[in-house]
Amino acid sequence: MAKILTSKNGTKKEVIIQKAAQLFKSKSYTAASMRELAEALGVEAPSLYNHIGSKSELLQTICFKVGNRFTEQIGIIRGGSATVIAQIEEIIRFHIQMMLENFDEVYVANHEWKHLSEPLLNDFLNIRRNYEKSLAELIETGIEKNELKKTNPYVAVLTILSAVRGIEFWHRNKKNISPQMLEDDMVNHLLNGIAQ
Amino acid sequence: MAKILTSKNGTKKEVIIQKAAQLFKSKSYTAASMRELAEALGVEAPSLYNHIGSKSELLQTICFKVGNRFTEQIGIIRGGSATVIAQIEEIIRFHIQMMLENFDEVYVANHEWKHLSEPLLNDFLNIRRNYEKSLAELIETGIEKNELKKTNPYVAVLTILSAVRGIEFWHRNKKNISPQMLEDDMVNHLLNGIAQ
DNA sequence: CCTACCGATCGGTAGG
DNA sequence: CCTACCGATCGGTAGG
Repeated sequence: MAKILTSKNGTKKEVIIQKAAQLFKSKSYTAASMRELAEALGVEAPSLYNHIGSKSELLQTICFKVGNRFTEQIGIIRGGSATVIAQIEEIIRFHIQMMLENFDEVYVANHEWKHLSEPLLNDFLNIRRNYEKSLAELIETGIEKNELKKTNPYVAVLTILSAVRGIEFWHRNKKNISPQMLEDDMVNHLLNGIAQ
Repeated sequence: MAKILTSKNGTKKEVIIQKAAQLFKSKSYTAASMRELAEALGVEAPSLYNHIGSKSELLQTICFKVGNRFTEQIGIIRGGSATVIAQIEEIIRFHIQMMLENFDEVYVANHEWKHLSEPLLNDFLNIRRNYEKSLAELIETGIEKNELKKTNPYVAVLTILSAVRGIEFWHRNKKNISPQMLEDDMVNHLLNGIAQ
């Protein structure tokens, strides 16, 4: 009877994935049921399986889409000729923008990846490890070039990635902070600190 | 038949809570079953209910124990007479130590609180909001006293709390980073930045 | 796209 | 502390 709306939202499968990301984010992957997802889309649960293979396939699609997008972007940035500091700033800004523009999917990739099943779980962790390694190399280069203070690259990676990930706690319009100000303040904090 | 071991681990209830934190951390609250918890403790599932009221009670106990501990500590630190910078440093170090010493419970409080049911969910969020507010006030004081750069206090709180929370991704012995070095590097990064 | 339905698993209780 | 068991809900399939 009811049909999944697709107007300017891509294929039906894409619409399902988008709604799934929203649901997995607000209820967590395990607690979200396929019946709830179906209801949110206006159909009965079994109808979903005409478009998707399984619940876990939805999670996989979301996690790898996000992981691959970040990997692609750090390659583009590091392939450029900007200074190390400028590249780090670009990376931080990209993280913040991704978090603001693809909130549901980034949130799910950050929080629900542990419910991936092998061998995909291992693949996902490898994507993440390689990303962190690439960022650590960039920081090492910055230290060698004397653009950055001498510090442990892995702790710096941890600090930066954790900070930008925290944007998920930021609520729009709260305290009158614009996205631009959030970006500028956080970049400045991570690069220059807050001590006077 | 089997009995829950309590030797130097506190009461049986405390042993159950500790194992629950471990299980909720590795499998998530929803995916972890009471049967698994019972098995990890060497008893049958119904036996658990002689010591605890329900699964959700376990989550509540963990979340509020952690939340109250942090609230207590920031009160102690802010009640002292150290400079603002020294107090912020103390707070950062306390977060890192809590994450290292009470990993399972801190992790669960950070990740699984959303499965609390009302009105406890609201109580927990209030505890967290008040904590963030207290830290923001401290930062505002630091700016007024010219100890800190002029920056948005809420963004600074977000950056600091997110960074320390990220310690959960840090694996012991990895890359030969000692806890002391981790603490020092992260405090230095957040206070002074990494740019040369 | 639906109705009807399956086997598995869940949190928790009764009763001893 | 156990065995036995309950009603509810889950992901997914059959068949049209």
